[in-house]
Amino acid sequence: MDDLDRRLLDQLQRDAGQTLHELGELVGLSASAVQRRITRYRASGLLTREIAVLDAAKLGGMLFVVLVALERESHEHHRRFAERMRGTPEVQQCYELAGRWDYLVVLSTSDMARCRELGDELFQRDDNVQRYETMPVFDAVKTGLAVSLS
Amino acid sequence: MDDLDRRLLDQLQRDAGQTLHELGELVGLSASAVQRRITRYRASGLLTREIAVLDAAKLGGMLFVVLVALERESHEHHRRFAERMRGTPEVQQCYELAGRWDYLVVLSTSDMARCRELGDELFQRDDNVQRYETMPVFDAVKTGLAVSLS
DNA sequence: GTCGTCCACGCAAAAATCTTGCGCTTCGGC
DNA sequence: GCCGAAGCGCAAGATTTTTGCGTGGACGAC
Repeated sequence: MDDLDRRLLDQLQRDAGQTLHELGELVGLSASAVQRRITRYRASGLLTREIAVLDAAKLGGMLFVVLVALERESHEHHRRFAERMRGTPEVQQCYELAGRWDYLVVLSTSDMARCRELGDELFQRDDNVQRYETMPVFDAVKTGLAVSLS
Repeated sequence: MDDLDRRLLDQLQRDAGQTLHELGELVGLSASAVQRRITRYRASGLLTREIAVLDAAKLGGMLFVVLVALERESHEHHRRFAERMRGTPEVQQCYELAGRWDYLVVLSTSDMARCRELGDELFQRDDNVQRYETMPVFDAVKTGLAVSLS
């Protein structure tokens, strides 16, 4: 993991749609060298996948942020909760937290009503959820999954 | 925006690395038809960009969730705050919220110390930030930017 | 009904990109 | 100094993307 890797990965996090040649010019490598590095990232699991980013606003959808505190915190309870989050398509993101709350969940739904339904289904009905707080998102100021490569 | 579009976009949100032919098989179109639709998504701004997703854990980085409440809520104050978030590379995501908190910020840093520095720089020093609460992320249960296409 | 237009499709050729074999250089261990 | 491993660029070969073209269905005007 040298400086070339960092620059390349940083570039890929920003825009993975460029050609190998373009990427090569940006970091100072030939297309084939770039390609071999990317293959290595993929093989090592460092580069998980490539995804298309859609404009949520243009689709008329809404986002909600939900903070969740569990009642009991056993390993099994956590596993079950996580599994449910992973299995629900409207759950865009879910993080297990340290601190006052146990989970942060980001929901992407078509409207408010669907959010309420989901809240009911995922949190209200689960008697291991002690309390949860739902906040609608006014505006997605910045989105992305880019990790700091310092 | 028909059913084919929804299935195609859904697929692209999950994995944009497939060939047009593969995508075509999944939704029942030829490669060229798939391509023409994707070109349309791009032109209309619906498809913003394609990005590589890296495994944060494999890079040894940490994630933090920060909830922020502002002191004064004028348009200008919001604009300034948002601009600062957009301009900070370690700010992975930032959402303006309705409810008890004004912003949710996701930070990606190399370590705890850097998070503290950032918190200081971005929130502590800003006298329009009334209060903020930082929570380290134990585990990224689910990540992505996939929007519900109902 | 039927004509004409529009739009999206599939097919296939052309263009572009990705992949891989090869020879070269660099670097570290012995 | 010599050897092997690792990474590079170049260029040929394989694959994918892009585009031109002809076809067929939907729809409105007549």
